[in-house]
Amino acid sequence: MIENLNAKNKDFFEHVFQVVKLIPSGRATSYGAIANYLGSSRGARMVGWAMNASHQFPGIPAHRVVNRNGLLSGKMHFPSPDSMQTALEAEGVIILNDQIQDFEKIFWDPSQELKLP
DNA sequence: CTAATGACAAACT
DNA sequence: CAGTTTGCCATTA
Repeated sequence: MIENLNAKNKDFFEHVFQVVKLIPSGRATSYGAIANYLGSSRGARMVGWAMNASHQFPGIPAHRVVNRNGLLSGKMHFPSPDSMQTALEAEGVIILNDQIQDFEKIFWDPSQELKLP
């Protein structure tokens, strides 16, 4: 249980959730991209950890977050392993062999789309 | 307090 | 070019 969420940790979580929630339908982003947007280029694992915690937060489309290869690395962590792929396909994302096709096409970079004015 | 793990990524061999 | 290893940051044992 994430009960010891200190303000410092929560901040990271909220940033991740904010970005993930802003991902448009039919698009996907990578852990590294989010981490980079948060300033932690090597914090991709923390993003993944945040995703693991996102299960207790509603409105977190974690199925739109995949690894840099477009592979549904976290599908196994969903309620149903196929839930992630199904959700993405429902949004028009083509998935083959648990991997997003044309990932660079649907890739949604927060640092590029949410770039500061 | 030290060691090991992880929904990753980049560097090295 | 492909496979292996290290690094990052935080959590858990």
